[in-house]
Amino acid sequence: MKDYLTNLLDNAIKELVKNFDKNIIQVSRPKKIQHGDFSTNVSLPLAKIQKKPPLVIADEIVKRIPASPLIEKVEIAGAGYINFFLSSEARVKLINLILMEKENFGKSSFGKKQKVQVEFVSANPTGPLHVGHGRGAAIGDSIARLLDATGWDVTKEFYYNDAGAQINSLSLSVQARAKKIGPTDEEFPKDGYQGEYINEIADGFLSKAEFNFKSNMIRPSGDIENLQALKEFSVAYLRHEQDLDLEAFNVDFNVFSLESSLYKNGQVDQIVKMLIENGHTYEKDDALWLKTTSFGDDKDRVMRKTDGEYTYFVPDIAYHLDKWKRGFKRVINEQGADHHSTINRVRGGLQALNMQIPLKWPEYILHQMITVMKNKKEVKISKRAGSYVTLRDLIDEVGCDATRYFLTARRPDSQLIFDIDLAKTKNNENPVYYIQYAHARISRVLEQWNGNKESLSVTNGDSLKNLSELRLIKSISEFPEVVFQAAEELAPHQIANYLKDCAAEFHSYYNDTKFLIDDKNIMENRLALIRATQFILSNGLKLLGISAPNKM
RNA sequence: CUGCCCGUAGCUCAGCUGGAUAGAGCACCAGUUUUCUAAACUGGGGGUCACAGGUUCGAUUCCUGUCGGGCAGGCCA
Repeated sequence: MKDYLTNLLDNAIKELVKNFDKNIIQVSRPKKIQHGDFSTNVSLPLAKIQKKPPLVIADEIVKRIPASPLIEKVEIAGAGYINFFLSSEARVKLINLILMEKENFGKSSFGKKQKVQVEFVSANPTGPLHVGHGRGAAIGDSIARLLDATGWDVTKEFYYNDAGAQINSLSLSVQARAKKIGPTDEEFPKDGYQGEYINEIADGFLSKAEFNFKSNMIRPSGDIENLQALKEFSVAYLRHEQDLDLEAFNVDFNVFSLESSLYKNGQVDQIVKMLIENGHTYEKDDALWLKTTSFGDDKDRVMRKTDGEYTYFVPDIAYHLDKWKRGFKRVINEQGADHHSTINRVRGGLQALNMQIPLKWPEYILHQMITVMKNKKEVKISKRAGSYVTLRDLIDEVGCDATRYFLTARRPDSQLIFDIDLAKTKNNENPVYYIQYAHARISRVLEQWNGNKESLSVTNGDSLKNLSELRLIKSISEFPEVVFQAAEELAPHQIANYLKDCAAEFHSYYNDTKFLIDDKNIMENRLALIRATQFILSNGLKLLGISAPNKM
């Protein structure tokens, strides 16, 4: 419809102005219903070029717009806005299209089945997932869903830093605990992990507790002097825990990549060799440095430490080269903003490989920190993890749906306050329930009507012309545009906001109009409208990984 | 000190590729149920869009600076 109007305007303006940039025609959705279904301010910029008052230009444009069965009227308003009001025929078509396309309504094929990889969470297997990972999981997963809905071929991927200093520290911490050495004791490893979960791992290892992980039985030996065995068990144990958390959070992945395998299969050595050969490295202070300053970093970075180990970003570069070789021309990395300094290193390293990888590849979405509040006080500690609030704590306390909603409903780059008390309320203070309740209400009405839902369609557009109906129809008609834009901007919070508005329009409608009435024709037209609304709500909730209950 | 993000109603936040009197929810005040779930709806008050300049016919939106908050700047990840 937008394109249709843009073309009408383009043709009209062509008659008035010889050369003009078609891009100045912007058709938008006015905020207020009085301003119609679509609107353009094109006469304002044209006024400048033509040196005529915008109202005069608007008038000339409107005169040249041909009659259309989809447009009821075209109005000039304000300083020179041209507002389009759609006809009831256009509304009938829209509702019936939704009823036909059902769960596919809102999807598109803009992505042309191109491959895109979304990497998110990528937590180190050194502890349970925390709220920050939860935000990453909710945002990353919703971005993947949005890209899928707009026609991309999406691969969701999780990368484990299961090598390096942290993992050694983890195994030493578990070993200490197995020997009954606590964090307060002298012998406890410096900078060791102190959470209660370390004890659980140690207990599991000592008691030889078996568990199934990725269809392998994990069988701990119980030999606490075997640090390698202890390490493997600890990592498997924590990855298993993280999997359970993600499952409870309705998030899954297509591919899990391991840092350790990049060492094993020689990919790390290979890129180090390439970087040296390409002349982007130098030795200093017994360490090997990468000249990241050549690629926009503010200082060079050590890539091989004096102890001979590589720093974390070396396997990171190898990993991203691997992504590139796997054919992902587009990669989106969702991660916490506290890691933003890796961007320059990874991109710089990739440039130094001289592989013609684009400068801005991969793309990054960074989310800011979260403050968890309960009883108006900040919560900082979890029983199990010690120094941070776990994702599991939140899911157990407020549920998956509410947790996902609150973690995606805000722009990633704003710091968010997660109010546990608010997320727990089951009334109008809580937007999750507000949206779900709209969906459930529709289910109940259709249930009580007890007719054949599949047969519903709008047969008489003129029966849907109350203000609340027009507002609701306008809202649901915007859904495909909202999905497209949210996918384009990698901004799932736009879906959350939209759903709240759409649900509000429905609740208003519900309150001032009765559906189950004697007039069969009007009733069925209304039911068709609310069933279409139900598809919009459930399709939108699905994009956020939130359930759409039929009863509450 | 340097870089990145943020600063919009009492609170939590949208809006920001410049454009119609700046929006929502909560909180506050006043109402709505013999009717499909009141987990809802209707109405009202509440804003120098941190501050100061600049660009523009027009700036909450773009640019510069200041102030305030967060995060980075380790041979940690």
